[in-house]
Amino acid sequence: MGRWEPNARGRLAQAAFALYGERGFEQTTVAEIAARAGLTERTFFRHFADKREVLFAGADALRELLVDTVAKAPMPLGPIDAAAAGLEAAGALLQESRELAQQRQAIIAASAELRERELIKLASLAAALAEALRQRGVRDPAASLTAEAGIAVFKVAFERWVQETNQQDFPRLIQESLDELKAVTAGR
Amino acid sequence: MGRWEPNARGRLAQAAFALYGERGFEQTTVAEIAARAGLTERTFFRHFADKREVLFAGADALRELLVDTVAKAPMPLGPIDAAAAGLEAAGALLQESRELAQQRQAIIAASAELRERELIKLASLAAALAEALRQRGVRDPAASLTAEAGIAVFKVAFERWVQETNQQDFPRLIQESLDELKAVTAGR
DNA sequence: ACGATCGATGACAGCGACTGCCATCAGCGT
DNA sequence: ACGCTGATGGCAGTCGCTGTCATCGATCGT
Repeated sequence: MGRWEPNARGRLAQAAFALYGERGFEQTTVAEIAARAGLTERTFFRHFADKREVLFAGADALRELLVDTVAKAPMPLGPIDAAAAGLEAAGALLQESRELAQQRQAIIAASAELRERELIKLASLAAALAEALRQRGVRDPAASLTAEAGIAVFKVAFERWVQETNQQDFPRLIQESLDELKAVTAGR
Repeated sequence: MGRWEPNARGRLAQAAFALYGERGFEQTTVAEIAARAGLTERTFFRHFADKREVLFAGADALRELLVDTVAKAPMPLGPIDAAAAGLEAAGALLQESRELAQQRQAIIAASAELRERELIKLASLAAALAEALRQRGVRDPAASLTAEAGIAVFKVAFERWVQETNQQDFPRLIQESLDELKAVTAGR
């Protein structure tokens, strides 16, 4: 048996998630989170860079999945379709824990600070996607543009997926949103 | 003659801009900014919501111009073209002070915190654009999608405009980027 | 088995962003 | 002249976050 209870990071994340949900992000102090996890404020900051980062711990895995899927997409696929494949894979991953994603999104939507953090995570996703496209031989500005547009599609589809009461298929929503974008850019 | 020197807000903004440029955003304290402007820290926060907001004072005017231009665009124009008209107008406004925009962008690029703030301003621009499109009768998700894609085009064009040494026409870059997006979404 | 080392944590001081509250004081209207 | 207003100063306080050092089981080498 260890000197400390195991999984400190997990306990901190769980405590933070619960408190953000109960009182809201701004009304929760890091000291309170740490106390609920049976730890100290200092230890919280050893596990998470800041108070917001707790909610975005899974972002790296999502980015890796996105990049890998784009890299492994069959070469005949054009830029948007390769991007779409990656985004659908990411969507499928999120879909595995829809309940959690909804609660998380409710917390984020209630705080401007958290929305800022979410946007920079999405921008990081866009940058990674653009790089993955460049690896496929797509040149700039097409690569950046496709990546940004892809993330835009993802954002819109995600919003719909989270809001809908009847449980829709997320990858399908991504596909539909992309089709809609294609229609709009084609001038209707 | 007034009790205080005039244009406190302007002096604060100028002092902040100069110090952010010299030492960087994180290495500058609000107390230093206030001191250079001949005021106190407390007064800084009466004029600006926070330390970052100084650099985004003009965002409201940009949004208004965007929305107005979209609203006044001739009705035969489809969603993307109406959006493009608005974005080009916004681009033209920024172009009036290219030097300033470049310095500002250099400061922002050097700070993660400032990049976050910039992204939420762009998101706010996207939301306003989507609303303006809805006012033109465009339905969701087409309105949101067009708005997000439009902002994506704007971001890419802005980046190119700021980086280029040879002074390019910003509205023209927006048009070119939009054409590129159209090509990509059409499957090349 | 024993001592050196390590790694996760606690304890504490300190900085800087931001807020609330009250005081100050020139100008302005009555 | 008098009181009100509005911009500012001053000050205390909270909270996010960091640097530093101490603590003490666990583990490794011998």
